[in-house]
Amino acid sequence: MTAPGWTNDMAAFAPGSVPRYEAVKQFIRSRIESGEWPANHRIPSENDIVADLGVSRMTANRALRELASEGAITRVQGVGSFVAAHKGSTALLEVRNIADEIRERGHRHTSRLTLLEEEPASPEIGDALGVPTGARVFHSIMVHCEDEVPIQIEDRFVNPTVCPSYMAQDFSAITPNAYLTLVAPITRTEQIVEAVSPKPWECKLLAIGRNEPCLMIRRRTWSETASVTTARLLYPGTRYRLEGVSQ
Amino acid sequence: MTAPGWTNDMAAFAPGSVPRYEAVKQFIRSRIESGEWPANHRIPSENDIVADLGVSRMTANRALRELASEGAITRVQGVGSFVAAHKGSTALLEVRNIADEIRERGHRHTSRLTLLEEEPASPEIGDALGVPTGARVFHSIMVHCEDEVPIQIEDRFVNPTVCPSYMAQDFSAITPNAYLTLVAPITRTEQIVEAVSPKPWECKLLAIGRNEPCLMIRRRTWSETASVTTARLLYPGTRYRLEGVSQ
DNA sequence: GAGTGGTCTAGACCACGCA
DNA sequence: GCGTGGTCTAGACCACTCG
Repeated sequence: MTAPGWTNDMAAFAPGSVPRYEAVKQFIRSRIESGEWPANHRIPSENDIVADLGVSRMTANRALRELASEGAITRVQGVGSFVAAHKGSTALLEVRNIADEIRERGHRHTSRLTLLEEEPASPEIGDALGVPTGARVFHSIMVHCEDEVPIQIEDRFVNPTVCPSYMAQDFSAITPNAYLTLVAPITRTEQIVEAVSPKPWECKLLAIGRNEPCLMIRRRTWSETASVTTARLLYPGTRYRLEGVSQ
Repeated sequence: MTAPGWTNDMAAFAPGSVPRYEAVKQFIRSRIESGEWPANHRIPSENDIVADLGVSRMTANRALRELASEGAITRVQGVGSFVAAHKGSTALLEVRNIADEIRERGHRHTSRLTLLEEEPASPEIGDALGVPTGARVFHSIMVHCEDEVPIQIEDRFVNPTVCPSYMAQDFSAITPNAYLTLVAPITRTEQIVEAVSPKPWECKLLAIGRNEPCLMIRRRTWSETASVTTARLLYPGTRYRLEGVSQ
């Protein structure tokens, strides 16, 4: 279903140093990146590739399947394969567990529990946790330090239905994050990152000035269909940043 | 190389509704998640799976290969496959192209070019672009608006070796990001997200107050081995946030 | 019914790490 | 030399879409 002569350079597909499925992937990627095959353009079928590039169908299939899982193309059974509309230009940032992150930098992680209580859910919190307004929920506030310097305020609400044992934990031994992950494996995470001005009580806990900008991550996590916890993580802008590499 | 009897339930691996490679993946995943196979535990080899689960080696290979690409296991040629140490607890944030993002919200994207010139690289910029200090580099500053409201300052330096035609573009028609992606396909992106206080000239361009915190993304991108561009993207904290869902 | 992708097999050759 | 993963093939059956 492709115009004849869509390739006239097949040398790279002979057995050699680079795997043949990889050569096929590169061949298709280069057509997409050069603009020769624009978004939604139909890609040669597996059988076209078999015939034109001289590889087996399993090899063609692997190349297309991997391109699809990478988001470069979309495939529809019975129809064909097409250049994905979305394009690249998206990159990913990894958001990690604060305690692991500090330890991996070779520093010491300590934390201080500022509040641990059971309280009625506000409308916002009830909504975030999927419980009625006024229902009892657990609330903890901690400060995490890297080599004794405050680096994060963790203001967290927990759904007691999912984790009834939350209040009984020793959070100097295990972080709320780690404990909740043990009790209810995370299946979904929603995160929002913003720059905000800290409130006076937050400045005090973080030992920063009134006008110092902070990074705020609001995180909600689910286990299966149940909402487990919602947290506000506040970092001083001068002491913390998110880093990420995509390849 | 596995203790005999590591499975006594093979019914699920007969041809059926769920693909056999998927059944094999689930089988292994469940052993890992239950803790039966802890971190670094050796996983049955492809040949073990062929013998014990009654699938072909290609099917066993696909199951293990996909588990490896998902990060659940690690594989070493000539040695074996092992449960990955890493574990979950990391989540991802997607950082998108500003123009696409605005358009997908159904709003109008406009931009204004504030500066476009060739200048000698400072030590920092030279380092970021992989060119000597003092070498000529391209420098552009733009303001991106969503429905006429300023939402991002894009302060960008470009390596002229990789993209010599940069200065000749009409950036009201194509964003620098989109143009650079066309000219030099991105193979690597490094990003750093911080909360910062804006400088006076930035407040003016964004039409915000002096003490309003801003989200700053510093982004460097590579094409193959060449550093293409480095950019500072500055967003008013009240008008922009990064959102992401991981599943 | 023809074309598409989705899966699966049996067998093969190779590069690698280790004893 | 043996077991490991890495790749590749030729051929097969299936489910799906569309004319």
